[in-house]
Amino acid sequence: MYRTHNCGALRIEDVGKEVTLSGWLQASRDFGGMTFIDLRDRYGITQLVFNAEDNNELAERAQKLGREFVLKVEGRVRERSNKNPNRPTGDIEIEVHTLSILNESKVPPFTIEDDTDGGDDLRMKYRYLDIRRAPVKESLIFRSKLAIETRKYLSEQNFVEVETPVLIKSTPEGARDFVVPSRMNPGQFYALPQSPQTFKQILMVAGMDRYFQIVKCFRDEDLRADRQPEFTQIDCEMAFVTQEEILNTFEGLTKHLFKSMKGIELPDFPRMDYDEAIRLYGSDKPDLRFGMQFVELNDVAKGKDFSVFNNAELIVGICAEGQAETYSNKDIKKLTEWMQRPQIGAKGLVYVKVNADGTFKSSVGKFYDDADLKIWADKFGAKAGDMLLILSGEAEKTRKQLNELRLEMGRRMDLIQEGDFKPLWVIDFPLLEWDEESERFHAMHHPFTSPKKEDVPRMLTGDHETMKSLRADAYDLVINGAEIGGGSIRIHDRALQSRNFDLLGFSKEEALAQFGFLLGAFEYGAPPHGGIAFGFDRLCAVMNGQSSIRDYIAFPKNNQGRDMMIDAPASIDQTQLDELRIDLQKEMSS
RNA sequence: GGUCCGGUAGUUCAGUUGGUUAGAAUACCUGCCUGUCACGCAGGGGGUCGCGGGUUCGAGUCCCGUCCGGACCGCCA
Repeated sequence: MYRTHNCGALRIEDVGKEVTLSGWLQASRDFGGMTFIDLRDRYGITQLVFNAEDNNELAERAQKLGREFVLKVEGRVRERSNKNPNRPTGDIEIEVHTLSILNESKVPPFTIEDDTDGGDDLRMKYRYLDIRRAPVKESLIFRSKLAIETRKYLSEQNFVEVETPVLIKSTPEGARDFVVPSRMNPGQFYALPQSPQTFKQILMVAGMDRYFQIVKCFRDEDLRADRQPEFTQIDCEMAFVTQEEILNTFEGLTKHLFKSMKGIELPDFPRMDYDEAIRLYGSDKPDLRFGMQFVELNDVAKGKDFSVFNNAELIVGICAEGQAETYSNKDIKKLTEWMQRPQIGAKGLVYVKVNADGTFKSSVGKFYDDADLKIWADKFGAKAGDMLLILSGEAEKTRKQLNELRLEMGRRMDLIQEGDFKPLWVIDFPLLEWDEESERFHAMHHPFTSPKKEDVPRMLTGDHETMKSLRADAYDLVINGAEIGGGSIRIHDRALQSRNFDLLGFSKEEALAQFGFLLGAFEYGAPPHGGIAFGFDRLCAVMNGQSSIRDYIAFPKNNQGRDMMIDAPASIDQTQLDELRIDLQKEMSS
């Protein structure tokens, strides 16, 4: 037997027991005649003691053990003379009488501690050592429990988990597909699903009524700290529901997860329509952990000699409370340069400081007197000591830039409290989005999203501005500025779906070739339906206040889409290529 | 496709204006040490300064190219 207890189990009540423990050597402290060893497993750390006075041969063997050796010890639990209050097992130690080395270990390339000295790429290459560290281990355990709670809640709500295929068909809409060549069908390719979208809709037609799946999805796009090429969704769909019922159901799920995992009772989620989110925060995923809403100044800032503002489509700013004193001219210059970096691309930044005596100091003081600036300040509700930061230009771009500035100021001013969660439903998304590159509209959510009922008649008019103004029954769940979930009411009417494909520039033939199976299904009694998908990895990270999802994924890929541990992707044999009838381009095959 | 930052000991990093034998911490090895838990003390080993080229009397340092890593923009229905 390898163990009677784990390394986190023993307490003062166990004193006197004969136990067997197995684990890894975390650290050893050698005092010549006496050696302490910390033995670690998944559950904790227990101190072992070897005393030369009791057993000289054993103590000498203990001195020679290295970090991460795998040990099995038998011994007696005894109370410590010096207790360690920082550890659950700190009151006891094991007086070892039998020691076996189950396996030796090379010296690990980084320290196996909460605060490791290892860099990211090393940790990924030696992920099996990284996962021995408590923070990563705990993250994976969190993920496991979150999945269990999700299944528990949705099962109780009568949802059925159905697995959908991973080898499916490529479609031009949306993200780039990962493709898999078919050996039995030479020249043809499967695609890995970006989401089980069409399958879950088919399941609704099939009468499954309430479906969910915790499922891997794949997108062949460039990566970020919160974006992996393969990621996990809680994918859900319901039939015979309104948007209201879907929002309530999944608000319920989210509340349950926060309650069961974090002990946090979230209040009812506020809702904001897309237009308002853009107008007040310049983002469709506003972080509501702090205020600093946008205030527009078009009506009060135009008409003087400042041509930049006069020519601007939009003049909009935020109020940084109490920052007038904090920011010197040099600081503002630096902030302006930060805004002018190509990533953000602002042309400039106008500031207005509200002085203690009610006067103003501003970069545009030449053009506006104190009476003008007072009007601006009042629009913001600014007090003495506050600083307004104002951008102008083309509306969409300017809002986006100000969003970046707002988030940056929120961080700098320390407005974000750890452990604060601010969920929000953003609703009434536009149906369509203009794509400059392909010079056509594409679906903002996906091509199966239902337009709002009142907008259906306008779908026929075809005019550019009308198309832009169409709204969909589409919604996102945003928590702390991160998009956690998104979904929509789907089109279940074959004719409306065809019209939507028309709008998106699909020919009848293309639509049939791509989605004929779905259109076909819609002809056999498709019920009204809708759903949502949650980014599971991102939910894990956000619930723990992390911005990177990598620690919640056991074996993540790096920025280049590589798995550093197994070194994938990799070349394949000529034999395999031949079987698949694939010729590589010259520069590739070396 | 683009922008920015980085690559120096096993690891995390410092390295000034281009100038003697490239340092620190930690890890590792050896010795001492019987109550540590970041043990302590003494000693020791350890470097293709990512790679290639260039400038120079002289390059870790400057220039060009390239590879790798990270963050971001585009992209991600």
